[in-house]
Amino acid sequence: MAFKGLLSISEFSKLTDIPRSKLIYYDEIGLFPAVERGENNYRYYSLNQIIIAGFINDMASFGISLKELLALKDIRTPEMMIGVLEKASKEHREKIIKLRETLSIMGVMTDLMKEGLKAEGKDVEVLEFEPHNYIMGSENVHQEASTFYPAWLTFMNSAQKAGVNIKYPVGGLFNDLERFVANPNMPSRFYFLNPHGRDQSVGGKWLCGYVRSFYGQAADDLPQNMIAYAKEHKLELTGPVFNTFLLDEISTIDHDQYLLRASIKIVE
Amino acid sequence: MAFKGLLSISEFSKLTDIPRSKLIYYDEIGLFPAVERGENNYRYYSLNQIIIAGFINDMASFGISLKELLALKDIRTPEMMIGVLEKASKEHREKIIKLRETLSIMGVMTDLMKEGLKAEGKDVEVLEFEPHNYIMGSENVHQEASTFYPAWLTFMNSAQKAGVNIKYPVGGLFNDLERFVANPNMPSRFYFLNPHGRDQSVGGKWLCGYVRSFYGQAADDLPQNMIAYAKEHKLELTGPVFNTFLLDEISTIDHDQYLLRASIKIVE
DNA sequence: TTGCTCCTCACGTCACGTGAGGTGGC
DNA sequence: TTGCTCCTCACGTCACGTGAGGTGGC
Repeated sequence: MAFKGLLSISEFSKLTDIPRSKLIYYDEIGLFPAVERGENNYRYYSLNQIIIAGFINDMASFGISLKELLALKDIRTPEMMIGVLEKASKEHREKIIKLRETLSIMGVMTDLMKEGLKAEGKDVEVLEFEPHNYIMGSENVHQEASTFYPAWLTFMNSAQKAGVNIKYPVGGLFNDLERFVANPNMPSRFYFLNPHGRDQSVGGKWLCGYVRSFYGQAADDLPQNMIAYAKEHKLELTGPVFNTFLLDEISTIDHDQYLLRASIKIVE
Repeated sequence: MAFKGLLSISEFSKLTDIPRSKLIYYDEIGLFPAVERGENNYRYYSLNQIIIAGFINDMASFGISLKELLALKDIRTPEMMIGVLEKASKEHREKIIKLRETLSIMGVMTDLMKEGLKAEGKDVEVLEFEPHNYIMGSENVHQEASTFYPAWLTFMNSAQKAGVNIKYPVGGLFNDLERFVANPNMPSRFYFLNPHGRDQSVGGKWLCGYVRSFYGQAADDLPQNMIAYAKEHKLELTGPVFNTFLLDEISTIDHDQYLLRASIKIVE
């Protein structure tokens, strides 16, 4: 008997990188049957099955249910398959966008943590920053502590309604220095640390103060420490003030050990 | 009681776009517990849980097991999390590359099908082609029918060994016109229709002949038909000759109705 | 009382993975 | 005979989804 280009299940499994058990399962449910059974009931696959096996495996691994793929099996026409492939392509492109977004979020988180590690043990220091992008919320935090959480919720809700990705870290912004000094726990508004946002902070020298605390509970002497440092080093400060958590629930278990950084622009 | 920024499970579910049942499950296995239980045993989530919920959900949806995520829960430190995020980022980038490859394969398939639909009912015609890229196998198909499948298998095996993606459609190339005329089923070598390949065909006018057949079973009068057409229209032909299946198992159920196109460069 | 949201089991399911026990040719 | 690859059940499992039956405040 001449070699007809048939492969055993293990050979086919190795060539396509699809587990044997998966091939058996796909055969059982009729989604992708072996092209032939030997006298010993062995499964045999043909070389031209490689492409379709790869296709099915890829579609399944990217979330298309086997039921949907099974439905395709009996009604394959070029016209239908063009439609299917174009739909799948669209979903693939959306998935790439989602992956890129998550990559971007992870990048922001990693940067914050690295800055957090560098800042550990420090009190107040001057840092050189590149301009950063943000998505700003509208001004909505008032001066009483009781409005902090409702304002945050409003911020999150309206962001979601606007179709904004709310999985980026959130910070608080004080419109001016006075507000920060008056109460370092009550920012004027919230913002997302989203590098694709349109709002931008200026680059240059910033005065940074650190404190370990839970949300909305910055140590009240942080502004005084920063202002004292500025006086001592003859720095002129100007608002706005950014509050950012460098270490938060992502990287720290103990709530009270979150690391907050307040940063104020130095007039140069 | 002041509003402490706590949300019911349904509110939290809507805000984060994570199904309620998923939140309950993550709570049960201890992966992502509600921050508080009410007197009525209701689950309450805090606003700052949104980011970590998004993080866990994204990681899970991109294939990281809940067991791994659970292991992270109790040993979170900035240093560890930076490592975790950088590993996840690497995996995300690899996934993007895989998605792009599959997109590329689907694009090739769609193009072939569209050309197949256009060609339907046609016999021989002249087409204008852009240059195309391929990954060529080495010359390994001999003149006896019995060597066709072993040669194909060798081609696939060595491609896989070389780390080439073998899920792209495969075609056959005849080094020269004589070889195609002598036996249109026995190409000199195989190739992948991989648009990232380094081998390139020239653009310009090509003579295309079509026939419905199974692999390696082109109707034997295809070369004669094409040569007759060339004579009639005073076209000078030159090798190589490309055999491509425009419609195959991806789009057609009946094996004998696969649509093969042979294309030969016209000297201009 | 009616509606609404929440709760806890219990069970189902989807897409496999993992043996256990047996066959069949060199 | 030993090794090797293959087979078919049967059962396990992972990550949920889906009711069923019940609670508790306006």
